[in-house]
Amino acid sequence: MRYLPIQDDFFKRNTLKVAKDLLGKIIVRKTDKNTYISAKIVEVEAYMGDHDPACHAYQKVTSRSGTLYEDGGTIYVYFIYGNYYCFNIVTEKKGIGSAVLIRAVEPIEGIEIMKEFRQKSKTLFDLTNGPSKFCLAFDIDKRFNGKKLSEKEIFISYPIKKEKFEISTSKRIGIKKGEHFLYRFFIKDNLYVTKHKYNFIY
DNA sequence: GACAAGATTAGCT
DNA sequence: GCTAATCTTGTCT
Repeated sequence: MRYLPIQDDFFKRNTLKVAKDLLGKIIVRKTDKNTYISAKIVEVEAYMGDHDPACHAYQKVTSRSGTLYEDGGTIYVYFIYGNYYCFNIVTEKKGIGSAVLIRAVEPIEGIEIMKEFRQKSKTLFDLTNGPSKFCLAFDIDKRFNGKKLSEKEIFISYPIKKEKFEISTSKRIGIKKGEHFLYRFFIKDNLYVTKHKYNFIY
């Protein structure tokens, strides 16, 4: 498969724009065996730096949130609930602390490899429909925290064939602070987004 | 050092 | 729809 990697400048922009623009793009993972896993991004959430109560960078730099203050195009991976990882792409310029969380993707390439990593999945639809399910399927863990997309171990590509779709908006999922902000974006009617009551808020 | 919270998931009712 | 599992991180002492 052919890829058209996105340059760093794409990520050094307004976080909400980057979040919406990431929908429909392809996320690619190079495996140890030099094969590729890829998927279309169908659901994201924006975390707005030190003004957003839900963001890990809220009002402080800690050992964990340090990565969030790096330049746009940096990878931020953190561990949660004793079991799971979440994958974010840092946005804006250095020192802002914003990022976009990848919540769900639609598998394209390397589906058998993803199934190996995601033992618990039963169908193609629950393979990558959740932030930590995606990390499992793509074999993403803390090793990637602080790395750059430009290193090309994991990177974002423009789709070869551009499709049209509508973007839906809702509250973010699973947070208590800053919950009223409509910072979750997903491709309307896509079958690979997380199933949730918030899908009916527009 | 101790302690509580957490950007989730799977499994059960 | 509800909840246990599980441990890192941040905060306070």
